[in-house]
Amino acid sequence: MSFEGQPPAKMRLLRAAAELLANSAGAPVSTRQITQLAGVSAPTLYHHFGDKEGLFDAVVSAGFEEYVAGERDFAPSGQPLEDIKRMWDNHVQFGLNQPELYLVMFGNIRPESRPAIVADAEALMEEMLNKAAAAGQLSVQPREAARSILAANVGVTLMLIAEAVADRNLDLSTMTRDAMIFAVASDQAEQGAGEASGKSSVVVAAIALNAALQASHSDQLSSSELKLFLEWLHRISTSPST
Amino acid sequence: MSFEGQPPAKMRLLRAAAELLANSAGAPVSTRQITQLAGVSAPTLYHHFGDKEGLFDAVVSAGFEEYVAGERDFAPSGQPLEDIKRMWDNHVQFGLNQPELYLVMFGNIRPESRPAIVADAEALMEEMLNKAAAAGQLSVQPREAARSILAANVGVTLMLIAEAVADRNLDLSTMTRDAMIFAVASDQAEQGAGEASGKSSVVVAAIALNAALQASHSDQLSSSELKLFLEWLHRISTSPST
DNA sequence: TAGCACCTATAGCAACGCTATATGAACTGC
DNA sequence: GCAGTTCATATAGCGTTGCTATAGGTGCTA
Repeated sequence: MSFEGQPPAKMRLLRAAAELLANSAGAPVSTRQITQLAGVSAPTLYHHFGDKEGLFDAVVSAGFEEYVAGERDFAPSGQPLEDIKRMWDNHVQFGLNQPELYLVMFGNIRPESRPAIVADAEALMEEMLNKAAAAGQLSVQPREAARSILAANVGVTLMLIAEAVADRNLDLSTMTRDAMIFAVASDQAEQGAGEASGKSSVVVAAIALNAALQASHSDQLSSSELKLFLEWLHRISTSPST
Repeated sequence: MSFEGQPPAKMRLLRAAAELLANSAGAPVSTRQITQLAGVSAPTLYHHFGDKEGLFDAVVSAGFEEYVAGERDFAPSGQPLEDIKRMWDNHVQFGLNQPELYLVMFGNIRPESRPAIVADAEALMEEMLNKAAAAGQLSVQPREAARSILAANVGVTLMLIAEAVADRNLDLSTMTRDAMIFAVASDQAEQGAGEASGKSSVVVAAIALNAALQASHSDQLSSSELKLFLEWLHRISTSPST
């Protein structure tokens, strides 16, 4: 989070606010904490930022610039849909790296407060999707696709933030990401890659049987048999897709 | 939001908090406002709820029960994937009807505060997806599908809440919804014959898996394991129909 | 009637966001 | 070189916030 080029007190306030916010674990951060850490007095804050929300807006704004920079950073790969995947992953990583900032940016958005950030993020995504559309790889309007993908991206990131760090499973992100991209991609886009070709019918059937068994309490197998059976079933249904 | 059955002061506090929260437009709601509207004094609030957050938790909890009730309300249509669509739409509608409550529930979730709500919502979705899986309509694990769909559902709802009421476009929801459902649905999804044929879904699924295994030479199980597995599968699939 | 839980109220504390007012420093015009 | 203006910061304090120490009422059971 770079605040260079600001007058010293203003910059220190931004830094202090960002640091306290990042370490607050959700607890509210007071102006007194901020001004004390910044080594200035209360009115200085209000002179520079108007009010507390103005200061937080500035922090968010700096955070968003960092986010945008991250999104633009990698060179386009020539495969727009691959770039979208990286954009998605970058978004998730940003949220997980700075959860408090992310929650302020995307978790608390109200119509009257700051949809500007959302619009900017959408524009960023749309820009990338335009390239895909130009390459004939899109089956829906780039704008609609961008809104849809971003919404799912935000949802996934929030869910991951809500989870304890230990059991965060990025498969959720990967799966949702690929589902969304596949949905907006035109049919001829992915062939050859083989990646999106769907799972084998064995897996499908195993998943179905597993669900059916859970729901039915069949008594055809003893409990010990059932235990082993389910274990094998799980092994089959989580086999790497062929 | 029904608070019946509560002691009068407690109930009035819940009602007052819910009402003020709903009309607050994002502005913080003070305990003094709440207690005044409820016609009680400050300590009463703390006697019943511990602190302000406890009161809000109770409001959220009541709101969540309403949400769950809404999700369970409609009769299953026999087409699980259609039910999932209605579940999605119901989720979005709940969020748009009570945006402040929704933001507290899903916009501010931190690992240490309340992932319980998320887990419950996931369980609800998973329950419905199990039916789809039992009907052979799912190509991924119900749990993963539920997490993924719910994440996208939350993201879409938050984005719609963030938009001014005038330009809310529910196409975003419809499009994302169908993309997610399509992504988790298996290819042969629409046949629906399994349920109609009179056999239990366990048997149908076992038969399907048996057939698929015969055809595929999966190597997830050793040959001896596979032998026993197939025997059990046979026992299940020839069980007297329920 | 005594005792006991439960529920509620009076009064007030520390911390909060914010501001009226004032002081020093830096630049501007003449 | 110096008055005037503007910018940046500080002292002190206002009203409101979440919350509580303490105590008074109310309806039970014995």
